[in-house]
Amino acid sequence: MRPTDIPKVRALPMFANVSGDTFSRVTGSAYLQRFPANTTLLLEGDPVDFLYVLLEGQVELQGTWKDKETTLTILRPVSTFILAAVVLDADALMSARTLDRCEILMISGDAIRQNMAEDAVFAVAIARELSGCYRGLVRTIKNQKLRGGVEQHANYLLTLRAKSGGGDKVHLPHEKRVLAALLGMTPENLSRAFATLGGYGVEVNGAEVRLGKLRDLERLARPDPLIDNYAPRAPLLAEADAEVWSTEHQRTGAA
Amino acid sequence: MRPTDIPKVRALPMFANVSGDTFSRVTGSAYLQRFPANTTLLLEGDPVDFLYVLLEGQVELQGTWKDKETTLTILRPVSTFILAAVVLDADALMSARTLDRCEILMISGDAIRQNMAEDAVFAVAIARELSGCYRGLVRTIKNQKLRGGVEQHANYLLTLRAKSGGGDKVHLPHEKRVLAALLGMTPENLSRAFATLGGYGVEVNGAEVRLGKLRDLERLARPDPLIDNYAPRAPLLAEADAEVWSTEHQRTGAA
DNA sequence: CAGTGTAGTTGATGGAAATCAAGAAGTCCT
DNA sequence: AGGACTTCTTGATTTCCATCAACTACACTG
Repeated sequence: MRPTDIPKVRALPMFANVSGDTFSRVTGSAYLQRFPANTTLLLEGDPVDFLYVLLEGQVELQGTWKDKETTLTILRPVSTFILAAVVLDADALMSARTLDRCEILMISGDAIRQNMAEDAVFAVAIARELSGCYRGLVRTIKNQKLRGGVEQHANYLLTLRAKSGGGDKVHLPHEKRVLAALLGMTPENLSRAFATLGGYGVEVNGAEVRLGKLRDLERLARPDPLIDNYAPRAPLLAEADAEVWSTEHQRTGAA
Repeated sequence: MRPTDIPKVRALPMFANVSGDTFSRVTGSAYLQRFPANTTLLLEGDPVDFLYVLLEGQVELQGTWKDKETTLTILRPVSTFILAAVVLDADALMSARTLDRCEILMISGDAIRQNMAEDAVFAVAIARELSGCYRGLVRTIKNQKLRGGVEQHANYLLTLRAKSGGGDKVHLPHEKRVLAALLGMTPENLSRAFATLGGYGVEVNGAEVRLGKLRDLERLARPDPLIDNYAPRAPLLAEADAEVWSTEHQRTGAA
């Protein structure tokens, strides 16, 4: 199957309203690649030649400094990443690593930049995508700086609930140690955070979590539309807005 | 003087390579406005009708949650802000407040969006600007999550030095309490951080700081091009990349 | 000039989270 | 089934930072 034939690619917000011509030119030289788990796709500081589109699996974006490491976000399909670096033809500020086996479409950065210059519709779509990514990061920073660990975690669970349609059961999409990294805490403290939330009706059983006293949990978490993105199907905390696009997929972008 | 006649506006990266026609259409209905100090220009959650261009004074972008407040960045001329919200025609995620008396150019959001759709060159320039803003936030998050208070502060001083051309004296551009907020700490702890840095040759005298033992300070700070933006004249930590634009001004953007 | 207010510093204390250490439960392998 | 490995949890300790409180220096004001 050629990349241009993959419907989820065509359905990406960055191709919304874009002509078939431009779409083919952009994706014409793209190729689909499979990666095993724990593969580094891109190291921070590397030049970026491709826009990555995650079609299957999970990818972690991380930054390091002085042998410390932090997880910026975890992507799930369908998401694009390192768009900003592609647009500027700059070096990556974050590393990208597969968590699972992944299926990834790689689109030539040159093709992106060239077609932006020639097609205003496409350029606008990219600008909107970037705006969403930017706002996702603003949310992340507010979440980080304004909330304590337990509050962040409570909001994470509520966001997860909202995205899965709103029952009282929620399924954790990552291992707990990965989740801890995502929330910016140690696995130990995530464990303790779960324990604390027990007092608010949260019952954990492996990856299955029941939110027993929603009201109590919400009073603790105080979810805020200007921090938490309850928009339809956006994958995670650090994700792009889905405010504008009501199309059918998840979104992201980075570096 | 009409907005279109202000050279610093025309020199903004978002107008680089843009035709005079588009430039006039975008800025034609813009107007210049003066604000006193401590004026809230925009409250988080508000719809955003204008792109703001800061020509004089300082503006703080902040976020709040549950009567806590955090400073996301402090802007200095010439900077644009809330570009992302304008592009998406969305509500602001941060509040904007003047710190000084300010002179601000307000450009119609509609005009921006419409001209993006009609002029690919302009749309590309906006996309590049957004990419720079995005990368600025990535840097901010890495700085936040990977470094402790003293390390952040040391790097702040070094960045300041680099931007002022590199002598051993540095002038703090903000009051210390504002600086503390910017670095995400309390004024008390900034004071203590300065005291600690005394051991690394840092001598403070009001707003004047001497970096006596650069080598020592650098060994502590470990500046990193993937976090700190030493690029020419970019104003502050949280600022956009200046990697691509070598034109003559400072850059920013937000929300 | 006294009087008020704000910025900045310094010290003492408390709380949140990282770290260190150990143990429990589960998975994969042969 | 046994053994090695990993994840997750729990407890004890340390580190970092916020908070509270007191005090200094300086500017502005009547």
